[in-house]
Amino acid sequence: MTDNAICSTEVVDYKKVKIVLNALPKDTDNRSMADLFKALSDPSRLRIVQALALAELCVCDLAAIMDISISAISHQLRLLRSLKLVKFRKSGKMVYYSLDDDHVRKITALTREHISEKQ
Amino acid sequence: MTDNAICSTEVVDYKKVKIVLNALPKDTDNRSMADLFKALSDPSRLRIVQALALAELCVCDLAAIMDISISAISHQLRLLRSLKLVKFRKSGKMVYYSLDDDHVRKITALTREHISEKQ
DNA sequence: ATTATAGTTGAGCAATTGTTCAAATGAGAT
DNA sequence: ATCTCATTTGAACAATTGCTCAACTATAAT
Repeated sequence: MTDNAICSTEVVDYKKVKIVLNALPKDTDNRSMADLFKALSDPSRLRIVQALALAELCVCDLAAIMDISISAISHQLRLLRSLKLVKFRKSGKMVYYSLDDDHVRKITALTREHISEKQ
Repeated sequence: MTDNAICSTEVVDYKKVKIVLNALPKDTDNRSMADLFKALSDPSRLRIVQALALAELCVCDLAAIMDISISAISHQLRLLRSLKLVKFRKSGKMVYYSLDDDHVRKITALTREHISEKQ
């Protein structure tokens, strides 16, 4: 079934390639998906997201949970905000952040499951 | 509820922080999760993964689907192999790759859904 | 044995990333 | 108005990334 693929940098199994190309997400969607994954691909950012999935927290609460500077946390929150993954609410000097995307909650939960199953 | 957080770089809402810290994945798991997301965070790699989720493909089939060099694809496959996300089978000169992780199939599907819902 | 082809690998490079530091903003307290 | 504190921002830097190129391996065909 696969062995009719003939490859010489010019000729390929066009039939199969065409089917796959058709089913694949468009380039812009692929990029959006990659952006979501990129947001979760940094340990600090992922930790922030998972913490905010559990509770509404201010920046200094987060600082107590993470071990990076408050400035670094703020930079990461800015990125997460730009992707609409977190929302915030101001109260005096404090800014309280929380998760703004239920899909992300599901995706991280599924991934956590996956990790624990793969020992 | 949240307003009992008192922040002065020393004092925080320890009770809530402790609860969150307890529910959060351990550092090694967090890292593994981030690694998985990182694998999916590059557009080329994500496209490869999604293509292999649809069909078993040789490197040159993939080259026809992607628009990067065969060498670049091979480098990416190597990384995906090291994370055990793809498997391969050799047949003569050809190497056929396919997805080796059903969780990843689910995770990408869920993410694709998410993207299409957020317009 | 020689040649051709599919794929892998390592070096090198530009681009991107995550952090810290220092300075700025903005709100409450004095 | 001044001071303090929570947070944000921009600059700068080291580290990491994804790519191309050239050289290499391995299998098949002649």
